Amino acid sequence: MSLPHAILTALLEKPSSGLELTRRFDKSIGFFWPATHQQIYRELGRLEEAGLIRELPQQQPARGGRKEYEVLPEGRDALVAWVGESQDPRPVRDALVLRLRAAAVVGTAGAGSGLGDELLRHRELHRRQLAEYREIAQRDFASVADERARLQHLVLQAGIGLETFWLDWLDQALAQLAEGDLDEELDGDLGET
Amino acid sequence: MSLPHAILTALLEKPSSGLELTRRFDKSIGFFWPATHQQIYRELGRLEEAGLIRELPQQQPARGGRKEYEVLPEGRDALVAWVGESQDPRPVRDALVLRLRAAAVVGTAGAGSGLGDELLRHRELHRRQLAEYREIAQRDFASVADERARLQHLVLQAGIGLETFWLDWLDQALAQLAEGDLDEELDGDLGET
DNA sequence: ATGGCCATGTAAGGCGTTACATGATTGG
DNA sequence: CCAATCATGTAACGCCTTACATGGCCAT
Repeated sequence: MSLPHAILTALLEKPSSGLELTRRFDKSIGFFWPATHQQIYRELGRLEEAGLIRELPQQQPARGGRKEYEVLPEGRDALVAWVGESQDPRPVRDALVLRLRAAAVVGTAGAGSGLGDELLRHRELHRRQLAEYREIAQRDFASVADERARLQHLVLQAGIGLETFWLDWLDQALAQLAEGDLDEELDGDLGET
Repeated sequence: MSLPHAILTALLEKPSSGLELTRRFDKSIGFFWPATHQQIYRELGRLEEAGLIRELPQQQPARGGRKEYEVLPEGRDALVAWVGESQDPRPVRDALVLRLRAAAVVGTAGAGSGLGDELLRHRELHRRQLAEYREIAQRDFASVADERARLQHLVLQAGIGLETFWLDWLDQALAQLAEGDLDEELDGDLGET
């Protein structure tokens, strides 16, 4: 049950409408708990139902169906409690690593070239994400001050560390595949087609 | 759709029954795609239905309801195709990082001590997992030979890299929290209770 | 007025999680 | 015989994903 608390966190920083939340998720909280607008609307409904948030009395001339929500004291309490809870980490599930594991069994010959392209493509994706994180870090946390900023910086460090790890690992993997291809060529010369 | 392919991979290495697969998952393929026995039975049924695997004619005197499965050529083809597919990485979802993000908003005072314990607990979990990975690496891949072993080693390296990252990050986080506590005490002296 | 966008929402399906159910085998 | 364990399976629920639906607003 992390999504409702992610939403509470975002709403505490700034009361927002559903779509606004969706957009804000895309560039901060969503880095570690992404959510689509459908998920967010659903959770907003549940949170309101549960009495943790409420719809803000419309200040602007209620144009559109736009609804802004704010966190109630009960919601803040629930969030504080959740932060202190004990929760096991979710198990890792990574399809790319799994595919390499499968390639260890079926070989990299058949669709192996496709695998190489995949590794390159993923490296590019991680490169971009890392660049985005670094940009944010430099823009918002160049000089670290209060606890709030330090904790947010720490979150960003997690992203930077993760992306850096994947980049390194993908380079290892690409090197490995290249070696494999050499072996394959030798095998080929000896008869495997 | 990674689980069926994870199962195909495991079955290619060695035809097995459902529970046997579950146990083998726990110490290799499951590191990057864990599955419970319920998931595995469900998928075995589907894979058989789809004609990708088949039940082995029982060699041992059919004691118990034990059923062993093996991969059919169609299953192997499907796995090879999947290895070469293009798939975007799954988005990261990490509740612990999210909780630190929430703590940045509600502060670490209330349930903050609980958070510190959580960080220590998670560090211990990651330390153990890393130790397990390293043990396997030393036992099975001390000297690297063929492509199969090199790829499996690469998968293990992903696990080692990930766990190492988390350990480093958790140390950063713990240091950060400690700093925060100091600040808090100062604040306390100045009046915040 | 119409096409495009903003904003909220409904519906269906898949996977993962947890709890429970069933039958066979083995050990005391 | 009974309990524990092995092995397979059913059921229910929740979250996430994707596609689609609705209605208001705005610019051409």
